[in-house]
Amino acid sequence: MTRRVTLMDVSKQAGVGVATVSRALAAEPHRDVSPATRERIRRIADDLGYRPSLAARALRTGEYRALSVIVPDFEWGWWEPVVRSAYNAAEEHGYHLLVHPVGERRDGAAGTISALSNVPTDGVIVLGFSASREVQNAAAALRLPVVSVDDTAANPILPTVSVDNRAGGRMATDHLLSQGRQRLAYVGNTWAGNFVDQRIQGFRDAHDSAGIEVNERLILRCENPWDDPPLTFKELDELLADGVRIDGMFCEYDRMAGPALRSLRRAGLTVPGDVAVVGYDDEESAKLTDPPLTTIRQPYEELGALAVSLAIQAQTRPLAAERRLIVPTLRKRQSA
Amino acid sequence: MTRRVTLMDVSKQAGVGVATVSRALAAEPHRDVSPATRERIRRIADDLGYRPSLAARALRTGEYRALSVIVPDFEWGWWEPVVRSAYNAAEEHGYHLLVHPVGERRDGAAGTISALSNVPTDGVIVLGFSASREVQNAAAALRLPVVSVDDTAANPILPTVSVDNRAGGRMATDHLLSQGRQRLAYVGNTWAGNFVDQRIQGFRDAHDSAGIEVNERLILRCENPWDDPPLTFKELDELLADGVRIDGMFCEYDRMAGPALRSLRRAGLTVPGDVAVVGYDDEESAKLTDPPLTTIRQPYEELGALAVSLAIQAQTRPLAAERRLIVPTLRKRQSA
DNA sequence: TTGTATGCGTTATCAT
DNA sequence: ATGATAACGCATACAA
Repeated sequence: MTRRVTLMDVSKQAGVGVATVSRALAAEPHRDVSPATRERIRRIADDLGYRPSLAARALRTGEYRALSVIVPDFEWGWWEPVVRSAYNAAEEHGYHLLVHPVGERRDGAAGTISALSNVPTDGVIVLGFSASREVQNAAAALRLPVVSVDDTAANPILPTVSVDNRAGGRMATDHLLSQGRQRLAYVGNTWAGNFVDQRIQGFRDAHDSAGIEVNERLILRCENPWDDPPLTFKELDELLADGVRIDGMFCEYDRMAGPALRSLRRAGLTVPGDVAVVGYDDEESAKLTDPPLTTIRQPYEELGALAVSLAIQAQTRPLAAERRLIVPTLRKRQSA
Repeated sequence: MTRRVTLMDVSKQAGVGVATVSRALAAEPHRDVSPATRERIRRIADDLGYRPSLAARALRTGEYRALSVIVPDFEWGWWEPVVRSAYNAAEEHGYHLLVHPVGERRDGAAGTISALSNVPTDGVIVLGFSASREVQNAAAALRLPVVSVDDTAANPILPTVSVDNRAGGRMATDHLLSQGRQRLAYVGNTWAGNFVDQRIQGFRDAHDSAGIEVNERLILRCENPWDDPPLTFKELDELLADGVRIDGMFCEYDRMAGPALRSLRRAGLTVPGDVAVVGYDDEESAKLTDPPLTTIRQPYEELGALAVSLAIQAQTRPLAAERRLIVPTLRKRQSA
């Protein structure tokens, strides 16, 4: 293990002072260094295999030029495309992105943020958690600015980037109605929560605009333990067994579509022939259903990019605790 | 923005030297500090909201106590459970784990490693790439030790942790044969590669042991563009259309099971009644097929934990470029 | 345009 | 058991 190559080594080799080397090696050409020496020194540094010490640099400048993103630890990585776009956006700004899954820790996102005291980072982006007071406090304790993404709280206490779930719900429903479907079921989970309410609201909005009455009986809230999806939803099975006719279905999120499609198939209904089905999320499972699922695609890319942009802004000035809404899009496949 | 609290601040407040404070605040009780002062100083540091400067510490000690894991950037996160277990393992060793997806960069894993020159890290774990010479070089340039996981190269040039694919293939096939199934199809991709060969080899091993001849015509290599899985595999459709009878099927990996199950269903075959199906990986899609897929579960947890352990060992002494094999397990569901 | 010198906050060495 | 101090490698203010 040889000693590391430092600025001093390069300066000796080049016969100049360390300051000159530092300036010559700066990312953007320093105004106080001639192009000639800049080139010469960079060449020498390269030959010597010089690598700047991040520790020394950070100690000196007080910033790491890195952002941390806290992701939920489900095996299912809906958040992956968000991280990817955040990654690219960070890179464009000359920042690095560190990804921190929330483990089994009982203290969740807040605990994960607290653990960042041992991580060289300048800011935090929290994905998919209700931005509780705890998250805010944990970040404040570390003097790190926070931005949340897909924060489901009604009134954000942090700067946050969200999806317009109401618009999404409406979009999905409009798509069904525009095909002449009239008897639409809403297949949701028993969860309560803002984002659910908004998707349902969008479902109602679309009906209102079309002048069609919502049949309340067709709004299902099904038991669906997250960790072990059931083969079918008994609520839907019962509805179909009762002879209630439907010709369209909006699944609250893609993963409900698998069981729901099974129910339809077992009831002898074809998709999209008898029943058109639209999901929500456009995650991987949407490609795997039979038939592949028409769904509302979350604006993953925009979410990540905007979050990074905000987090970087927060480096210099405090950000308002506002919610920024992004409208999703329809991804058409074969189910509707 | 107030100035940060340093050791000096704490030392002044406590009326002791900075060295004493440093010792008192060390993770494990320092032998050269009385429990009394240790307690007193820790309390004061806490009151003042002292946070150690990672930069200063790293500059002084020369280590960040962090490992980087390079993950493939497929939306599908098969690697997620590996990362999770690596995360926990790292934490137990007092290390942090940084996750770096390989973006759209054309230079792949090696390029991502090169980008680590701006990341405070002590070692690299590479997931799911053939550990090419480029990876090795990129890491060497940064003076970072590398461990690879699931490296499919025939002869590893790095310390690597792998799954025993031959044992897995055999395990899957044994499960089918033990149910009295005799005419087994192997449904694989057109990819070549070590891991594929080994799964097929396991398939053959099991047949040999059972004294059953492998019908070469039943070994299918299907076109399957990764980005857009087909509804069915035409190779399988043709086989079934030709009236070839099968009663069991081993899918090279879980994601092939969706299309394969569709083919069977369309041919009027039931699963597992007429045909028992076993997959490989136990990733999320295995729970979503109809019926849920019996499959070979990759030892995700062991892979991550062992990789971290090796990477930490590599901090102190160079590791041999050996392959460590882990045997997978059978995860029984409804398809076989 | 370039060089010298200082300080960032910590840990380790050496005295006491 | 504790204190003073050097050193880690860099960026910058200031001097030349």
